Amino acid sequence: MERSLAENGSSGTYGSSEEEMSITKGPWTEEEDSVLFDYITVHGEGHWNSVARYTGLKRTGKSCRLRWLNYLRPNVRRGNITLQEQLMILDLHSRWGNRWSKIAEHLPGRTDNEIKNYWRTRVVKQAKQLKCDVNSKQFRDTLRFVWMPRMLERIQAQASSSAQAQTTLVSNVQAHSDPCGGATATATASASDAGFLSEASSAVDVHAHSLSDSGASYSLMGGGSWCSHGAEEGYGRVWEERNNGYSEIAGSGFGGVDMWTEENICFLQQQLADDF
DNA sequence: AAAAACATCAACCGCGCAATT
DNA sequence: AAATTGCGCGGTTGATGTTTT
Repeated sequence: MERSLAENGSSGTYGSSEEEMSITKGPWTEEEDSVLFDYITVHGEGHWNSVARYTGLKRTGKSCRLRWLNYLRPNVRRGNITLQEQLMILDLHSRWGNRWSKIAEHLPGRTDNEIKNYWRTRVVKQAKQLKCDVNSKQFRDTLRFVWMPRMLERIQAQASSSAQAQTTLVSNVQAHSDPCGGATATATASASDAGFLSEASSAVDVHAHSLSDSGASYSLMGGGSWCSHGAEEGYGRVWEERNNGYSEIAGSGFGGVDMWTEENICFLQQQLADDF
């Protein structure tokens, strides 16, 4: 509580003098959302620093931009990160590191902020719990050769149970045994880099066009269903409705599967122990 | 039932690069 | 050529909700 409030920090761009130098911070209200939404509907994106001037909003350009990108923008998706998405985040992060916006480009509707949050609240947290450095080779290898294949299994299981059982396609990246049992085949590098995700694609409908670092574009299953409606004439309220829709859909099947269960973590732990 | 500890996520900040003046 | 402004990124914080004690 020590800092914050007032504070201009950034340059005094707006206003010559102090006509209204009070800048609103914190959560956005529905009214503000509505004003911003209308402004962008008319003027388009960009020119963020003009928003306050035109609309009377007492927000910085930065704040407006962020609100638009992370919340108001049509088709933005929040919450219930699917297994496929989780897998993708892990995969892309393994090659690009903390390049959140770049990673986000490959996850339709997801924002860099959300991906970053996911990484910090799940992956980093997990590493900590295992007393690992997230960036250590040990941890990263384990993610890649143990965790991700395991995720893939889940995805495949999901896919075959939800659709009808088709393709058995148990890929060769299958390091399995009972949770926490011993005996785990260390699943060494049967998947070299681009290997196993593209393999997944056939089974799971994750279309990755050869995941070479250039441009991998995936289309996630289920993705189509949510992005279709809304968009045009919506104010904040419409938004909430839409979101509830998401949660419901996601909750009933595809999304929100939590990989970070005790069982799985236990398994991870085992692997780490082995490797060391 | 209340408090404390923890988890999540929206929003802020500073920095650096690019475009404009 | 230098200064100013705009923008986007990545790291971090804090309010709120949830779980544990």
